[in-house]
Amino acid sequence: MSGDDPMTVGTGEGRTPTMADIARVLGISRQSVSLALGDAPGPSPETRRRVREAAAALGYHPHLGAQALRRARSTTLGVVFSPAHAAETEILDGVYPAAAAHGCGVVLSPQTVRRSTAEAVGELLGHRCSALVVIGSDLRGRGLDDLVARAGVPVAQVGYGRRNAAYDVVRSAGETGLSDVVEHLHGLGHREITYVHTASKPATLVRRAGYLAAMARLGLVPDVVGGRGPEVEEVGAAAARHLLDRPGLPTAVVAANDQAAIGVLQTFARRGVRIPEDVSLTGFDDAAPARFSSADLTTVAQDPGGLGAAAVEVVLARRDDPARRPVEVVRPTRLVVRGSTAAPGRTTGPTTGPTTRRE
Amino acid sequence: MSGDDPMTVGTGEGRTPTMADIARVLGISRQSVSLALGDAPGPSPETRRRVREAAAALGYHPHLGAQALRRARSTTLGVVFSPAHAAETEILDGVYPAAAAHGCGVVLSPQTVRRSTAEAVGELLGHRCSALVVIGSDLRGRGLDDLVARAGVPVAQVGYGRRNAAYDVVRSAGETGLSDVVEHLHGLGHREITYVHTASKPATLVRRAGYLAAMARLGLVPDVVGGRGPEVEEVGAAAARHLLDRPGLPTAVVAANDQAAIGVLQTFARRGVRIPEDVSLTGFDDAAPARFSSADLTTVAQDPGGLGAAAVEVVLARRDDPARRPVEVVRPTRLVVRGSTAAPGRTTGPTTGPTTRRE
DNA sequence: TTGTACGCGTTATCAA
DNA sequence: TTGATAACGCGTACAA
Repeated sequence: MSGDDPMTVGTGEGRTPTMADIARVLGISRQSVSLALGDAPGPSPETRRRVREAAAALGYHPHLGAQALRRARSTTLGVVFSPAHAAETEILDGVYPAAAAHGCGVVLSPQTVRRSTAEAVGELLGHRCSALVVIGSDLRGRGLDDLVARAGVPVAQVGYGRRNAAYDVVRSAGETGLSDVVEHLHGLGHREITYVHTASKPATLVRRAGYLAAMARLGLVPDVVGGRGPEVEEVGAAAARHLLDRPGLPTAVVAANDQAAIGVLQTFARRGVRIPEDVSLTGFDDAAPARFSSADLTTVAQDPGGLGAAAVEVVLARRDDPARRPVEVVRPTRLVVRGSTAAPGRTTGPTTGPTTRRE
Repeated sequence: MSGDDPMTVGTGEGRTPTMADIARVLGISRQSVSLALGDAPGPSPETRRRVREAAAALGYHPHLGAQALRRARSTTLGVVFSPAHAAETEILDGVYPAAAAHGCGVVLSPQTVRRSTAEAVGELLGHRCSALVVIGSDLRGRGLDDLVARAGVPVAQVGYGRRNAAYDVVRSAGETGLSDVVEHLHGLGHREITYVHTASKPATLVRRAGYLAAMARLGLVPDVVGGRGPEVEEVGAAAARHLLDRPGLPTAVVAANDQAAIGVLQTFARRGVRIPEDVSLTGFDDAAPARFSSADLTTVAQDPGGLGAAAVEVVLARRDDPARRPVEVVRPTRLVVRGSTAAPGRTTGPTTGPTTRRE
């Protein structure tokens, strides 16, 4: 009489099918359907097959909310990310397979200029995520500590973080990456190597430290220019203009990331400074801007997917064993030599150089 | 005796607090808490205040899964997006406020090289989203039609789509944007205007049509170069090399997007072609690469946030009134004149020009 | 103004 | 191998 009319069970128009619908169609119980779809012991292989087929035919999708509600421990992993930063979104590609390998679903929560990290984390808590991965948050120091404390679930931060914090840290070995760059340039014969710093992200602090350490080790005089700004490329462009206004140019410029290097490259190109004939130039990230041939940038490649996967591993390990202490995972980088670096030419001293071509 | 010991209700360590916890702390019923937090009529202002305070103190977050399960109609909006495309992620900034204005939560589902649109949509269906916004899918034509039919909920596609399709289409007026560019160049005195096409996204088809229409209207001979490739910048760089290898250069190059324009810019710079003295150059998008001053690119600005917000509006309108037919929303663009366009110089004909400086 | 009762779709614990 | 039953957290009639 009511909605149980067996004539209408076929497709259940207008309503998303449930396990009960599958069970009705096959003439078995809801519970068998649950066991069959969940790969739990019980149903016969034949039943399992028929259940799968019926689920596909009806367009069944498990109700994630109901699963989260019923399961003893949530199998959802929350991820906070910044859509604005291209390098970070590549990390997502590593998160999904790693989480799936642990039987975990993933819920994304974006953090933008208009949406704080706290807001993003709050939403993930609403989804009852059992662990959180924060990719390149704008928060630092105590701000993130407080957030982690309030979250009540294990947190891993990708990109940068303090050692021995309340959360896992997974990052690239920016210090050795920068050392590799400096040593590569030193091997080519460069002695005047300037570092373009961008304070855009905390990860660049590690890179600057690597530059300073390598310069000291080689007995060279460090020279750091740059600063902070909303547009990373613009920071690089401003640093390049500063270099052009100074007497003489260094023989090599090492940028904190590819975007800043692109800013340097374009400013130099407009002022007639040739790369690499007049100045060698390097970046860091090996993101899209550096990969296409017209930039042809020598840079340091990270493994974004590997960072994402590693973050999933460590944070789920702590979820499964709360006694574990947060760890720091440092992933190696790889120097990618392209056409923007070469042995220094004749124009090295603080003399004329091809500096002023037009304002 | 069991877990109801009133001495331990304070914070409920280790477990996420529920409405029942708040009710116990305040000595009221669980339902009053629900009414108070849901802004439903009933509880006194004083009760409402105490409930809010207790919720904040306990770190309460509503169980989104339970809400989705209980509510008659889901108040969740699903969004498919491509993390790899920077222009698309800016659209997200418009989606969240618009959805919130309708009392809707948002769930994100990324589509990448390793994660198909169908997979992404399936996950959103699992969250019981009552409407879907697809931002720049790789699917075209029947593929998307099938997906929409299977989804069973209204879908809006942002960026490009067929008219009178089974889904809403929200896109920028690329045809008029490109016409504006051509007319701007024509007004400066340009007559030889080449278009660099990139087949990267369907949206560029509309832009090419705008270029061809404007050229025909002005009585100019169209010239289209470019093609497809995985890296959009590289397509622009290859097109620029092609132009340099041909006898003579056009006086202006119009690129389908900023990334291709950057590729053209860098290739030209390396070969000694000055922008805008030798060739004027334009882009399309006004994304990050074009905004920083060293590129200084004349381009066409879209309103990504506006696109996202409009998509939310039209798709929720269809959710609320299923009798509505899908619509096409075309949002205006805005020409942004910067330093990469100027009146053509002396070197126009198919003569020498500053083409070959080094291979 | 507050409390009672019920069910959303699922998983888990039983007993048959 | 399968079927009954309970419960997860919340929203919503309806009664007090």
